[in-house]
Amino acid sequence: MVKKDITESEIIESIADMWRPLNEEQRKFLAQHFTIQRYKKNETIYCEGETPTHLLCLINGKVKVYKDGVGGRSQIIRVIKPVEYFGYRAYFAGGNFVTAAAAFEPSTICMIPMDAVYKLVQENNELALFFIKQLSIDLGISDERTVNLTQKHIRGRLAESLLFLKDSYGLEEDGFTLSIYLSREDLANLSNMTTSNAIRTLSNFATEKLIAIDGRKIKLIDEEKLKKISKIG
Amino acid sequence: MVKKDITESEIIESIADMWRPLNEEQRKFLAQHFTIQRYKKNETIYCEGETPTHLLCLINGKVKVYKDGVGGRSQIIRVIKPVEYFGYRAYFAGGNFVTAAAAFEPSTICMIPMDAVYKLVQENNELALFFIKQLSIDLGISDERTVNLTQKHIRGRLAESLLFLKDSYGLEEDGFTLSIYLSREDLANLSNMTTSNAIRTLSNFATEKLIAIDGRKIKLIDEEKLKKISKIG
DNA sequence: ATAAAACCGTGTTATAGAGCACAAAAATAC
DNA sequence: GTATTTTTGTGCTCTATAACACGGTTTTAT
Repeated sequence: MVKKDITESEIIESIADMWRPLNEEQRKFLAQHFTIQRYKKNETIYCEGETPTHLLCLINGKVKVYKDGVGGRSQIIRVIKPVEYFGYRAYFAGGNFVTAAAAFEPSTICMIPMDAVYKLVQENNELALFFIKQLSIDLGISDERTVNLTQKHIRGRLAESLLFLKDSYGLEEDGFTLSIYLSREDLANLSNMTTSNAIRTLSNFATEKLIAIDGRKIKLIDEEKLKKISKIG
Repeated sequence: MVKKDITESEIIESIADMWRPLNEEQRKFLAQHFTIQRYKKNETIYCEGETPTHLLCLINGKVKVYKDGVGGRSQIIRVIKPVEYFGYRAYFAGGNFVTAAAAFEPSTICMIPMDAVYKLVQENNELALFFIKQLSIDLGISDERTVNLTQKHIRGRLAESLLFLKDSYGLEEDGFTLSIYLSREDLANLSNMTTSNAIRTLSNFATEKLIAIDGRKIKLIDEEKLKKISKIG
């Protein structure tokens, strides 16, 4: 069911697909420069304050980008799915990471030195536009998120997170179960609330038959209602 | 004291300065395509949901980018000072505005059709990198802001806003007074709190001699203490 | 297999900050 | 110059949600 191992050629294929803008020479250049790194569940990929050196591409697995705030509370900023790029923003901004990243699940990451990427961006406009588009999308999401997290109430925020997880990682074959199994704490950190409130609100949702919970497995039953709750806040 | 009128040539100069990457031909192209628009105090520049058509460059004045959330509450996302570009994110992301923009003060804005900009970005890599850098910086700020607004307490958020305004618009000649005069409501919308709490917290700061208030004039007296309050939340 | 640690669930309490209501002052309109 | 609207300031109440405590359960380590 789950692919146990990814061959080198499959990786190159994924990347080649993403790097469609590149010409033959540039692809070769890239193929010579990337390395593969595997991360265990919960393993940290990079930390806040570190200097970015590589463009990261999630080949396989699930990753969270988060930020530790005041009083040990952590906020999940975004989540990464295969095959998405991350870890490059800080480099382009000319600073260090303001976020940290860790693996939700065992993950395989392709790493490309940022200088190599920068060189390619300089000579390939389509690639530059790829980054412009991606950054623009992420910035829009971030702006939306700021308002949602600050203004919506707990139920709205949790409903939003559940829908967000569905959009990000999809559902299992049954068409209902979220295909990511998060701890209550991660769910809380995604929704800007305490763990207890995540637990409570989640069971409320279950009582109201909006979802069904079985440990970390969450089935979305009444998605329309969840959308409504998310919308009105 | 305040420049009453800006000549056409001054505008072209400002823009030429920002568009350093461009060659002679490209500058000419640009000079043929821009238009100037003036906005009154509090006038809306663009609205959420509208389709972006122009790159906007604030020549003169002060602008807020904000988002209306649930229950009529508004959140100021970022502020623009001369000579900064804005209004282009949504175009690059391929969607409509998710924010709105309005003038804090009478403002002069240079508008360049996005198709013209896109064309230039396609043929000029340095320009593309300019946008990549700007978007990367803004995304970093937005991520920081998300956590600050959600996790810090009122005093921390307000202190942060005051420092943020100083960084954005600077101080007057006395070296203390913020050179932007905001309503308490705007201050509240910047800091994610109600107007009453902005008023209250502001007078607390004044009582504690961290600031001095005279109507909308705010003098930063003990900046170090403000920084500390902002940091610890 | 057993111990230790991490996670889940629930009840209880405490409080930061929202949500009024209302008066005074200032800005704007007429 | 007077009227009207907007902004500022203050006091009071109420509630959403954090904070804490504790017992049961599951996972992980040895």
